[in-house]
Order: sequence, then structure tokens, then C-alpha cells
Amino acid sequence: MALEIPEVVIDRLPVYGRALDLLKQQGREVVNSQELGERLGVTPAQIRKDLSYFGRFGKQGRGYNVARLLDELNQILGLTREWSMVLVGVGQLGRAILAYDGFTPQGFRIIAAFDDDPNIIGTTVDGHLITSVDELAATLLERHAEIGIVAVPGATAQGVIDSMVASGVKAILNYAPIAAQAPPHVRIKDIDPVLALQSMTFYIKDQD
Amino acid sequence: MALEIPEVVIDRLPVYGRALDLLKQQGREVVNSQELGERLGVTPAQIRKDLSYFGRFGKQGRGYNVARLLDELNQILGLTREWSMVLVGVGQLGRAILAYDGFTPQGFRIIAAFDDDPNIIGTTVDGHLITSVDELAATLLERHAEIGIVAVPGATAQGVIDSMVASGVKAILNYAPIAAQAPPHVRIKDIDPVLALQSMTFYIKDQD
DNA sequence: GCTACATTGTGCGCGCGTGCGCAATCACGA
DNA sequence: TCGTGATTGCGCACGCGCGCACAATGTAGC
Repeated sequence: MALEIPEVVIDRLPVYGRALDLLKQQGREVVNSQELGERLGVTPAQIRKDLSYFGRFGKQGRGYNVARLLDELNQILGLTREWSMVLVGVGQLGRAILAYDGFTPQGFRIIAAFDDDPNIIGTTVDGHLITSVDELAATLLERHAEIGIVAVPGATAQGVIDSMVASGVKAILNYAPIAAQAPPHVRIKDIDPVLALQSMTFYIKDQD
Repeated sequence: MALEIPEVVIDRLPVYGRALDLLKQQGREVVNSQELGERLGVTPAQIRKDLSYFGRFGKQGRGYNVARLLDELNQILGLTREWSMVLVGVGQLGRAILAYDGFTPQGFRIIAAFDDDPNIIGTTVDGHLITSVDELAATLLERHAEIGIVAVPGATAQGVIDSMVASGVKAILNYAPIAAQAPPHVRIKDIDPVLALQSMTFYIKDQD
């Protein structure tokens, strides 16, 4: 049945999950695809189709049980466990990532942070002792981490990614402004505000 | 001819532009679609098709003049001018955004920064005097800005977005973890590392 | 100037994602 | 227990984006 699920579908599931989380906090027990769709700017059919890839979670005539559907989505996405991450690059951006309080509640924990600046190595940032990037591989041998975060300048980013891949990291969140290369079995997502800005200007450049 | 250009195409153009920029810095004068595609993980046909929406920029048998194509792309995307931005939210994330040196070289300048914390208002961060968010509208009346950056917690983000829209901002870069709503004439792009992580775990949760 | 070669620009078909529309199904009230 | 109303799950068709494959076209060498 669910042998080939489009990546766009997977990308939308966390969005549904976040909305359900909010509804749950508000004490809502049931929600239908129409209301969920309105909140997220998605058609109700889209939501129902997406969910149907994984099973039948709703009840006709009522809708979806909020807590139940949220649990199902977390199960599907693998969010019922903790995920360990390593951060490379403790500049201004890296510090903001270390300080960000949105990862932990969702089960993502930074277990080690690395840099190549001797002035930073050995210091403690937000409770994390900064280690030399040369020890990345050694550290990952004893303390396993599935996810790597790249917050270094573009020039050194690909090298960092290669090291992570070699050390068995399975997914990478890349903040560096490069077209990162990785083997097929390693997932990569880019966070790139400049690209986002540069495509928006196309649409607004001729307004008023 | 170019009456309806897919948004995915527009999203790829800045990626091409960045690669061309790099090639130009390396002194390359000509590049063909095959090499460009290999560097970016895109098929050569994709690149040629995308570019054909806007004109004929290549020469058969040779390829594309790097500097020429880069200029054309910048023209198409509206990157030949400066863009003014306002930032709302000067917490850890906002500070990292203010400190980020990747915006200015691409023509994006933050002209004002706002927060609602009395302890922060009046201070100077990276050369920017932090103003009360209550003065957002008034400030935008005298100093025009086309783009808004939202770096506040999710709970207050939609309100900030509404204010920006009311003040004539035409594009918004949203770092808050919400499904932001805005009228159709205002472009929005979300920067959301947690969503990126939560979709990647789907693919890596059953590995090894 | 002519030939051989390389690379673009694009018509076309394939495949996939989206949303419509309806039958199936469940809750609830009488 | 039965009927009514609401909402899901999903078959199907439409439309769009992607990439193939080839003709068009420019380059370079002789």
C-alpha cells in the first residue's frame, strides 16, 4: 500500500502535527479536515489524502480525535523518541542555535558543539563545552548522534558535511549558503534566508 | 510568452545565481548547463528549460557567459537594486540576524529593528538602535521598507505580521514557528528548522 | 569558406501531485 | 431501532512540471 510516499506529503505532516499540538493545548478533542485546512492554508482534501497514505485515523461524521491523530503522526515521523544532534560552528548563528528553546520540547537535543577557532574551543556556551572540530569523528564514536547541524561559513561547509557523513550522521541541517553534496542515504535540508529573499523580490519588484 | 512562470522555477534562479557568482569569482568566463547542473544537483535540461522562460542567454556549442547570465538573473529577480528590511524581535535569534553578514553583499539591508522588551528598547545592537514595536507603523511611514523579518515567539508573530502588512510591507521572512496568514499580495517565506528536522526523521528512523 | 563538433532551446510525452465528487460509514436523536 | 446529517476515505481525471530527444545554431579548426 504505502510503498512510495511523495516527499511533499512527508514535509506537510509536521505542519499538521504542530496545528494539532496547538489544538490539544487548547483542550480541543476533535477537529475535522475543513477547520484544520483553514488554519493551515491547505485544502481539506489535501489533508485527508495525505493521511490516507498511512491509515484511517478519522471517524465519518465527526472528524479526527486530536490527541490520537497527533500520536499517529509522531509515530509515523519517528518523533516518539529523542534525537541527538551535533553542532559545528559556534559563531553568532551557532550561538543562536544553541540558545534556541524550540528544539528540546520536540525531542531534538544538541549533545556536542564544535568549532575551529582556538579562542572559542574550551569555552562554555549555554552549558555546552565547545570542542575542536578535529575531534568530531572521535566524539561521534563514543557518543552517537543521528543529526548534524552545519553553521559554518560556506567555504568550509562541504568539508564539515563530508566529516559528518563519514562519522555516520544520517541527516544534516545545513545553514551554510552552499549547494551541499551528500550521498543518497544521508538526508539534507537547507536553511537559507538569502535564497528565500532573492526569490520573493521577483514578485514584489514591480508592485505599486 | 512568459505569462505564467512556475514558482519552483523562480525558487531555483537564486541557486543558479549563487553558483554563477562563485564561478565568476574563480575567473571562469563560460559554463555549460551540464557542469552547472552537476554542481547543483540539477539536470542540465532543467536549467535550460528554466532559463528559456526568460530568453535565450546561451550560445550553442559554447555554453553561457558567466558574467552575462549572472547579470540577466539579477535583472529578472530584481536584485540590481537595494532592498530595505525591518526586523521585529531582537532576542538571540534577532541578534544573530542583525549580525549576519550575508544579507548586505546581496543588497539586503536592515534599516530598523524593533522589540517589545523595555530592557532592550533604546539599546544599540550591531549599530542598530532598538525601537519599540509600537512605533513600527510610524517608522515605516517615514522610512520605507519593502521586506519584514519576523523573529518573535510564535504567540505574538501573527500580530507582528498583521502590523507589517498594514504598513505596506510587501514580503515577509518569517522565523516564527506558525502557519502565518497574509493577504495574497504579500509574499511570505517561512524559515523553520524544526519542521525540517521533523520531516527528515521520517527517512532515517528505520536505518541500520 | 567549409566541415565537424559541441551545446543550446524547445516540442512533446510521461508521471506525479492535487482536488473533485461520491459512496461508505459513523454519531446522534427520536 | 431506525433515520438523518455530517464527514471521512478514495477512485478518478485534470493539470503541471520534469526530462528526453532532436533540430537549430554557433564555434573552432583546417
